[in-house]
Amino acid sequence: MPDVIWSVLIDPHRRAMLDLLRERPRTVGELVDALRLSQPTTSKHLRVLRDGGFVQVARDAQRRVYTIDPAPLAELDAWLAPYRRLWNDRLDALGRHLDTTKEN
Amino acid sequence: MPDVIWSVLIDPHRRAMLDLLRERPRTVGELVDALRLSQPTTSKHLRVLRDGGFVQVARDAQRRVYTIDPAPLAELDAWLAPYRRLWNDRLDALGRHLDTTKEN
DNA sequence: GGATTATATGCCTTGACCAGTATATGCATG
DNA sequence: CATGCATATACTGGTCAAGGCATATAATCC
Repeated sequence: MPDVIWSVLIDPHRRAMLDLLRERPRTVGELVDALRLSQPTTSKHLRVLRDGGFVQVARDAQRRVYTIDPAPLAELDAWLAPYRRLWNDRLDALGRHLDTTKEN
Repeated sequence: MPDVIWSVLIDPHRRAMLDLLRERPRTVGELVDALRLSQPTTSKHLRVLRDGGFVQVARDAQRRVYTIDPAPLAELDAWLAPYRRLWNDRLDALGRHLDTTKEN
């Protein structure tokens, strides 16, 4: 699990960007408007997302259109996988308990 | 999605602690040995994990036994959920493609 | 109860990150 | 080709977190 995945995701603005890009690709200007950040700050966050492999860029004249790339998030999902049984076990036990008590 | 979840998980030592505590509960001393960290540093990381709700403590004489609490990780899993379809769609498409080509 | 073991906290320094301002780059259009 | 629009980078100041060392707290044992 590379540290860079976490260092990218720790920033709330970058997570907000991913939330927006999950819906559809957007230009830098759209993101600036949506996030109420300055344009340079937005561009810097996009740089971090790019370097981390979370987004890809396409040119459209002067505009740059950013698209989400889910690969690093899939890695995060894989990291989380072995923990998942910890709460699934609990829920299973709860479910069994409820099923059992319902029979009475 | 509270920021504290991310700020806890960004540190590699804390993630290593969670990996260890996923197997079984451990004392502070065991974690110090396993992580090759100083005892104060280890205690400080455990404080952060405690405050974030990632672990729980039980007293055993002078020892403190730490146990993992998966609740915040379940929250992380929930945050990840809407993104999951991004790579599932890709895999589904790949799967359909393979199924189709196999028929020829 | 004094020494020892196990753990927690305080203080300090260092390094990283974020946001703002200014500036640079690059495309487009009259 | 000069001007304007869209985006990227450089530089800077302020904030915060991590680790080291010293010390405090608390339980045990002789």
